[in-house]
Amino acid sequence: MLRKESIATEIFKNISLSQKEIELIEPKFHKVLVQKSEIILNVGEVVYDQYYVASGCLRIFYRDASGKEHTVQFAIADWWLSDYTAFFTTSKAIMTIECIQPSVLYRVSKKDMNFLYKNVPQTETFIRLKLEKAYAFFQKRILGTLYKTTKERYLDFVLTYPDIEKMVKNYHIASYLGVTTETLSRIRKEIIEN
Amino acid sequence: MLRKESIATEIFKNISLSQKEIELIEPKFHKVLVQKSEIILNVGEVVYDQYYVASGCLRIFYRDASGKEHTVQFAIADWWLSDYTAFFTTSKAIMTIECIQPSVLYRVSKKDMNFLYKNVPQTETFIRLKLEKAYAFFQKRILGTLYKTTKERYLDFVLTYPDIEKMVKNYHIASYLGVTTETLSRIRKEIIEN
DNA sequence: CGAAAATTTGACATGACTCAACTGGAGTGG
DNA sequence: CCACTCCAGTTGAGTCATGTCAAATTTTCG
Repeated sequence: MLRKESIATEIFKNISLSQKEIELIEPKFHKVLVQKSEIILNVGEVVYDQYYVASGCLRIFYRDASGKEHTVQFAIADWWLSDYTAFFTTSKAIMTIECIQPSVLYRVSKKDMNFLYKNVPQTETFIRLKLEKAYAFFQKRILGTLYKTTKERYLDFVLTYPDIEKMVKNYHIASYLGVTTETLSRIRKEIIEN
Repeated sequence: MLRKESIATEIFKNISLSQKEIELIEPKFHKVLVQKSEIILNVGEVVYDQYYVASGCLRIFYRDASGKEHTVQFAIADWWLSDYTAFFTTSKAIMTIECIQPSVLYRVSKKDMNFLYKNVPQTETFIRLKLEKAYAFFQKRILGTLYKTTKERYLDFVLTYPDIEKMVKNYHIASYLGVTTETLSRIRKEIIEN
């Protein structure tokens, strides 16, 4: 068996796994193919699973009382995705996950993650490090909303995530930055003119 | 030795630890007493440590190019605190940690945390769960900035953290919400009048 | 090509910011 | 015990960034 073909080593990059450990991991991850505009999680559904994104692009958004959508996060290759607030507590989703580009995902349940944490301890360390990165990422984003102008935050986004920018609509970016499409349009115009 | 007096069992609440494990944990945590307005982390210092707050109140803030302070987080009893972006990568702090009320902290280094993760695996699970909570917390906060009015976010803050609200100045809250003290003052007036 | 979706533009409203002045309370020293 | 100072908080006036609503334009895609 070629190691290259193992989804376990693709997902848990840079950690060393024995053949036996790989065989524990493999059956827990289920390949899922999703098409553009497909919804893989609806508000109100109990969240048992999270997804590893092998390729494509998705977003998770919240729909407020007035019907406006607010994109909380995008996910591209090698990112993990779920309504984590609900996933961590196995409760009902308050957000929707929508597929933006044809994607290949690997679904894994919380139950199986806990099995892996217990039986392949490196996976828990791996996920802890992922969570640490997410922490730093979120803090940076919050800090950005506190002191940066919308123009700066837009440029940050475009420079930091050029791959995402190519795959999503401007109104997705606007809803991620927390501004209207009109405002984003004017900011883009301003940038082009200068 | 009374278990009640063990800082290990206070910090790692609800996880079962053998006497031997407690003895591994204890010496890694160093008690620190800090006074009001004392700075325990300055911008530019390499961040080797994080702190467990036993009592008191602190805040971590970022000072932008124009000199304005932006409070990223408060910390009260049973919270953990550091410039995590720098702590996770053992790099230089970009934020300042200031003591707001006389506090009792327990300092622990990243090196010692890694020792504990390895030798007392329950601690890694404990921290992973803390990180999951932090993830959910940050996501909720980001979502709030996307669709809630300042008034709503202020009320959320006061209702969610009454203990913090009692201990901090209004200008701290304003800098946490990302508005000026004047705006917060007007919002408070509006709330009182209605 | 033609319809639907996405983006841009214009006019006006609104919420928050800036700057400046003022109020009220806590602490200090004569 | 009062006068003084300092600090936090409030209030007012003017400005600016962003929102809203409506319409025009451009792009996408069957």
